[in-house]
Amino acid sequence: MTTKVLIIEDDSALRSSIVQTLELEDLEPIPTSSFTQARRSIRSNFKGVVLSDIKMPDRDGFEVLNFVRARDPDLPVVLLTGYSDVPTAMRAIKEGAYDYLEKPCDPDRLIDTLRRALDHRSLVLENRAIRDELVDQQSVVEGGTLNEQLELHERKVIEQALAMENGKVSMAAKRLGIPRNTLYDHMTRLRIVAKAFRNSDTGIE
Amino acid sequence: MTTKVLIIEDDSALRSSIVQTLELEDLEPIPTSSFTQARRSIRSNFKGVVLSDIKMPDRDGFEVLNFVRARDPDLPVVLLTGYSDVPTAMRAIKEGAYDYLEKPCDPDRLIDTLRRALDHRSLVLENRAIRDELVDQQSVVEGGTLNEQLELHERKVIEQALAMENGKVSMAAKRLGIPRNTLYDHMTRLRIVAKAFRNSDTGIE
DNA sequence: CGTGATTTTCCGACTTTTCGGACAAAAATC
DNA sequence: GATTTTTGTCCGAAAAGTCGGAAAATCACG
Repeated sequence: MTTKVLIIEDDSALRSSIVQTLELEDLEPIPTSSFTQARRSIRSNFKGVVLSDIKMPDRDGFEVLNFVRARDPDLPVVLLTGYSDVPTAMRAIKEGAYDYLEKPCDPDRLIDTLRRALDHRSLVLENRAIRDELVDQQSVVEGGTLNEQLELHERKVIEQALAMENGKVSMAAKRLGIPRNTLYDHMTRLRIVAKAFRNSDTGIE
Repeated sequence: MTTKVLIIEDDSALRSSIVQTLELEDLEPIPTSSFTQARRSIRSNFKGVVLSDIKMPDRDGFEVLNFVRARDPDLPVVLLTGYSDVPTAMRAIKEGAYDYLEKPCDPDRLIDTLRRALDHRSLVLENRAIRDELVDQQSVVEGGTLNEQLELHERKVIEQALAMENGKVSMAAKRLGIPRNTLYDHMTRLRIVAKAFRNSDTGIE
């Protein structure tokens, strides 16, 4: 689970109060006092979310929002708005903020909201990871002659069978559903030696 | 994107008000007036989220919550609580509710919250789908005769080559480094028809 | 509708693979 | 240390796969 929360808040009292609240909930606050300071932490693979004040001396909260969305559109940004400044809050959501909180904010509400944002972030990152793994596997199918590819796969299958049977050729042959001799033929062709697969307890290393 | 919202609300006035709000935002409300009525819609592959009142004549909102979590722990439930009934709301979150809303609720806030819940649901379902696909592919590497496995792989390689060449057998043969006739032999053996790979711009359909 | 290009099928000689049987060598069992 | 089992290699006939050539079917286009 991702638990980092990049805090951008110029009011140091409020900032440390937030830090304390998060730490009590086993989250990892990363406190900063300005956008400039926070910038370098904002990457597309950041394992957390952003919590930013909406009005700050140097930059506007919306700039933060745009910057983050440019780096990673699926990196949640939670904005802190002034009390009952609903119009601004609505605009924030429309521009892609994940959620907003009214300034003198209830700690429970803060935690809930951040938890949801972090949860969302976890899912997105997990999703990407699985996707990558998927394309890795699919790419097994490219380049080389048909025979080269088949030979490669054949080698893998045979070696796996041998490994599973601790290098016993006759057993592997049975597992592969072919006569012993045929498997020897294949192994000779592919220059596979059974000895290389013996003497391993698990059969898989 | 999943857009269904299963509404459980006994107050018919509020219910139709919610329905209207959701329809304006292109969501798909499924209005019900009781848990009993809603039950059958709650499945582990439900493509949406649940929005339930927390206090109802026949059953408690927490029962809804438990029932949903039993069917699918990743199916978000948003609860409607009475005005400023924070303790109950906190308990709801602790017991696994996705979020809560105070009863006379701002339509914008309602939509925001449901959007987040739906987003969460989409990610979870997508995640599951990708996971399934992944295990499918992995299982190619085990079980079955050597020849069955090789044939499976051969089929994949040939089909991919055909797909890349838009079903042109002679081109695919060149790509695979074998004579046309040989490829035809393989295709006949594997019952692959080239026509199936034509007339698609991407090569993948 | 004809003409040329392309796809598909069929043939047949040639090569490779399969697989049972045999056997010596190595390992395991008693 | 004798016996049984397993391993690795070789042989050879039957089966399967390869691939050039060619004819038939289909498509593409003016």
